[in-house]
Amino acid sequence: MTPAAQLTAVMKTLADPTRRAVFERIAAEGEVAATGLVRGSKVSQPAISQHLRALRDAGLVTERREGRHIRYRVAPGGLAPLVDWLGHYERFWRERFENLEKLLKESD
Amino acid sequence: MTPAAQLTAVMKTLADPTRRAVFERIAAEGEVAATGLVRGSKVSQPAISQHLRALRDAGLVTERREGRHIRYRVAPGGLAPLVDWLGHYERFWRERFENLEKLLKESD
DNA sequence: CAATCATATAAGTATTTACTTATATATCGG
DNA sequence: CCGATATATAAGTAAATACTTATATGATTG
Repeated sequence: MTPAAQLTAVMKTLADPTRRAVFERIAAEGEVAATGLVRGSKVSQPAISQHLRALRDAGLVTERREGRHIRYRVAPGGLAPLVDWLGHYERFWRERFENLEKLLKESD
Repeated sequence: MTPAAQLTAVMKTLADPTRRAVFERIAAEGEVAATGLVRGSKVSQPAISQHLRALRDAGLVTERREGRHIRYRVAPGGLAPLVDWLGHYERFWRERFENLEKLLKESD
């Protein structure tokens, strides 16, 4: 897959609010099984399963079977296409990013 | 519009390769009229016009009428929702970002 | 004003998408 | 092996999307 196609996949995958919420919960919890994600979600188990597949296909999460459960984690380089792309447009957000950096540091 | 909805709009808008290419050309050229974008594009003039509207609605570009032409620029804060969101997942790409930073500095 | 150039809108369409319910597969405990 | 639990797949569907052609609007020039 070409880098542009990778970026498209990542963006398309995260553009859906339901699926992005799944990603955010995985990130927040570190590692979580599909069951955990189904609970506290508005959509059905198959819907979650489909979203997880999409996230995996986009390289955004990894899975690890543990008994009956499959535990999901954020994939290390998954956001890289997005970060790299934004890097090219640094001049449009550099200032904002520096403010953000400061904020993050202050909240430590 | 809620911040999450803004982010969704930005992601959805940039997820389409054709539309993202339009954004990238505007960014590259600094300021460019719709005509210029139609030339060198695979799609029709109405398609470009629709993409420009989407980009404007997402807050990603601004327009400025100049005679018959409408010139487009990248909007200053347009990428902010994306940058801010990525900020929350800093730990997943911080290392990569530092490499990128170094690369960008070296290419100066 | 008439002709022309730049852009937008209308209307239609094929494709994609995000969901649903129903069912299949896989793993475990007794 | 059986029943229960965890996840995936199948099939169908309503809505969204990215395009097209045709036409309208807006601005400039002769």
